[in-house]
Amino acid sequence: MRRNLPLLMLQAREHVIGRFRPLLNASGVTEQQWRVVRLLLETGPLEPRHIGDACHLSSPSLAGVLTRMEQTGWVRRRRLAHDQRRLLVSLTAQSRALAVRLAPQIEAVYAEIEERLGSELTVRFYKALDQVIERLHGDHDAV
Amino acid sequence: MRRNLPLLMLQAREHVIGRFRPLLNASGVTEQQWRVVRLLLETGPLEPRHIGDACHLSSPSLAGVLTRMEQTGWVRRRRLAHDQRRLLVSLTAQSRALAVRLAPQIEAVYAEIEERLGSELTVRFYKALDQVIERLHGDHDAV
DNA sequence: GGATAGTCACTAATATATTAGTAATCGTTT
DNA sequence: AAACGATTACTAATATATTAGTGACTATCC
Repeated sequence: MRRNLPLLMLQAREHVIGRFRPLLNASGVTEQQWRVVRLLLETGPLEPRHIGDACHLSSPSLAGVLTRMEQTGWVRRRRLAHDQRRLLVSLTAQSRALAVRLAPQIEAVYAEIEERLGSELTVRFYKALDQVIERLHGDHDAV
Repeated sequence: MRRNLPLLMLQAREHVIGRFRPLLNASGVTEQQWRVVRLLLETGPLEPRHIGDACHLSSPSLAGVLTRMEQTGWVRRRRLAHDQRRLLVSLTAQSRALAVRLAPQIEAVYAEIEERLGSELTVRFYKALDQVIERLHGDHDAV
């Protein structure tokens, strides 16, 4: 029987995210919430479906994530004037402050990971991931 | 800002698992349940904590997974005679039949994935995953 | 200009994930 | 033998994931 590739990828990912988790927990953000904050930091306000695409959050998951983030004060939601179906999600001063505070710690974890992997493996791993995504990105699912 | 490595790994994994999901759904097993079935097929009956380690399922998650699998008839649980704390989980005739039925379809998906990736990238990707796991596997988390 | 197909964010229901905590049991020490 | 610490599987509470389906709204077609 073959090796279990999805499991192998899950394990590898857990080793990586496991090093970030303590930082995020300490600030009261979940992994998914941080993905959203980080995205909006780079792009500015976005609509939910774009956030979902970029952060790989399904529409139902995102609905809950955004509701909780709004309650906590990380984001604001407002309707678009010209299309009442749509929303625009933007960061708050509070979440920007969070990002500023977390940035150096996140950076330190990346540095530690890369040090452990070594630059050769680091480059090779990113490249392999990109290629896997690219080559599996046909006809099947539209992720 | 750096590329989001955990997100990148999540996306890559989704492209892979996305090709298996339809098969599993059609048989009424979830991804996690299939991980358990597949493990027990190879090893024979195991105790929950060993299943959790191998399948990367936390104890609370596994408790629910096993309960549902027992209700559906995929597994059996029985207490160990010499240690009443412990359990032994084993497959049923039903889940073995499921595995026999799914095996060729799973194999076909692996073949398709490898064809898309090409043998060079396939080998390189598995190797990189193994190395990442190995090199991040210190002092931090005990996965 | 009204029927219609499509889009968008959402709810509902169930399965897992995560964190914290617990009852039962076991092994060992005293 | 009673006390102690460690282990095992579990429950509780909350956050997401997955699948299906829905109401509000738009754009387009006729």
